[in-house]
Amino acid sequence: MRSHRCGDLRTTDEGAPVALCGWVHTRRDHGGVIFIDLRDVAGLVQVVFNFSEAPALQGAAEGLRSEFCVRVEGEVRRRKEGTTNEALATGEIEVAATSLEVLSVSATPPFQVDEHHDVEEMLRLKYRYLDLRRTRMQSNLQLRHAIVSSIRRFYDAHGFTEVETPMLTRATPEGARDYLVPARLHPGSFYALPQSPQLFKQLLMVAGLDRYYQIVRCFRDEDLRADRQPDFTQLDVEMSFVDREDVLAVTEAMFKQVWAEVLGAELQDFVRLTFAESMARFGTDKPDLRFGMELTDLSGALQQTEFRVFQAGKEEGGAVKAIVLGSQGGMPRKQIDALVEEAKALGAGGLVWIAVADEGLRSPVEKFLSEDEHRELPRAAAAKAGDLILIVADGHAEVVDRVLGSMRNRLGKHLGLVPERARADPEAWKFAWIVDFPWFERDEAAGAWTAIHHPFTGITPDTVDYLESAPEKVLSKAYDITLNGWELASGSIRIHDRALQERVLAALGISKEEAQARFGFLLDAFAFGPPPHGGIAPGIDRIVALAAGEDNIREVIAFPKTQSAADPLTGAPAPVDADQLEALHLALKPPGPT
RNA sequence: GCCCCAGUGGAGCAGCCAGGAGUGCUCAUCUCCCUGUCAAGGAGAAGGUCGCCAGUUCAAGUCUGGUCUGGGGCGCCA
Repeated sequence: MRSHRCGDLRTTDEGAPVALCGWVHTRRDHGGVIFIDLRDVAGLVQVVFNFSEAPALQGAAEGLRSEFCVRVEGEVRRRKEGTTNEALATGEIEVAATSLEVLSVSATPPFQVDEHHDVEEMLRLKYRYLDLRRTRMQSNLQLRHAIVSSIRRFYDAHGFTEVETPMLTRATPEGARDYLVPARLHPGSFYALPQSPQLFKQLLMVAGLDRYYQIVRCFRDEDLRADRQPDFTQLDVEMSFVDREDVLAVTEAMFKQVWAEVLGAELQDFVRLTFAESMARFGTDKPDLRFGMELTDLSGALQQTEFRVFQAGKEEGGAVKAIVLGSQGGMPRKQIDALVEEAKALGAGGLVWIAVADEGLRSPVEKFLSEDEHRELPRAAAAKAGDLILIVADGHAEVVDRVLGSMRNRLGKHLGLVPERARADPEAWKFAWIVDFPWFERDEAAGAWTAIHHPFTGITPDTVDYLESAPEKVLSKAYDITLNGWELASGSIRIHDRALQERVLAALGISKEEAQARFGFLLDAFAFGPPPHGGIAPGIDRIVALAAGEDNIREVIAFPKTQSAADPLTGAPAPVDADQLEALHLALKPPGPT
């Protein structure tokens, strides 16, 4: 039907007769001559209908409208001097049309298919097939394919076997809320869609697969964010006879290959941070390492403080920390007030700001500070004259970290501390391994210890003895990859010892009977010579979003859902017929207060 | 569950703080003109119960309350 793709034509094709198929991108009607930009998957090319050369085409060409699907025959011509278009890859040539066939007409599109307008996301999703015609979305999907393709090549070359695992599986009460599927053949019972293939991949290790990977959809029924969809794609990996360094090395090599092949960036070795160091320096376990502005601990300088707000930071478990905004001492009061509001919205009681000047400190709390503190505070915060210090104090250190960490990430970009860099520039990509996570975290509401990673995560040998006596001191064999402030991957060396696994479940407050009911199949499998094993699961959507420079994973998913987990295109979720409910042994309760 | 932002002809915005006739801008649509444009240009036209429901007021796009939808975040996400 066609001889070339529109966007591929170059001056080397000059004189060639071509047949092109594509969509009318724009139309410029000059009366005796009409130009259209014809668009296909490869790009745009200008087609000329010149009615003195091809008078037969006049009627059809005048009838062309945006997004008509057409076939054009013609000849590739070099454009005359002064009429070339540098903005187009095909801008040195054009196609002089000799025939025009309208393959299908288009209604007036609900929005313009171009890169120049930001359209309401709801509308984009409702007409996603039009939204996806845009260059940005086409290149995002192509980039996604290139990344996944490179990932598969890597694991294929390293002895991994891709194995599929069930989509209809068993609910796991731990962790996120499950999506449930009623079982027609088992009245009252439900399958769950997998939150991840975690248990299956461990079983594959027991089965002797040795090295497994899978690019797999996972499902979590939790509230959405810019980096979270109810169904999302993971690169799931598991390896036998490995320790942490083996998994880290293979995974890091994979990322290096993908970045080299797809983005042309030769990555340096990943930085490594312990969880404790990351929290102390950046207030988060997913730090953006593209700029400084690290958190500083002011508790030393404020030992003797009389100021009540700062005293909160000296309480057991509390903290008083600061970030310094370089040369922002003159920030307008209105903007500072906005920062204070932001801190409060993030859970801080307030935000103390201090502008450092040559002649001293300027701050609403200046009068509460002693002479020593006037001298020591800027020094402890590493601030110089002209800087603005932002201080948060709270009885809970995690509040201080969360607030300052979050403000740091936002302000870093807002203040232009993150330089624009080319994709191929290794400096654009600040990968880091975060290691030595605590195993447990305290669920204050339930008054219980819960797993930070998951219940099958290994424990470092030197902290395993704290399992029963001091769970807060237990460190896990878990590791994360972070990139530019995003968590990209999470994994661990697993427990392969049945006795230890049972001790861990006991520490989580899960009884033997309960454990047997929930994960008995895994514990049973561990009775049959399980190999030491471990793995990792990078998020494909996040990897692609970062690589594409998007700040939302919806931009790299063909058919994503809205924040309320709905799909405006298909109308999902939707009610079902009474017949269907009947077959599933389900009766609906009217919605209402419970 | 909570906080913040947004909703105005088909699309994107302004108008709202400080109430006075649906006012304006860019694009799209329709008609006409135009042979070198390229997000073409020129002339004209059509198109809106200002998300929805209440309230305040002589008068509401504008003020108040509620609600729905979309987006960002907190909680949640082993």
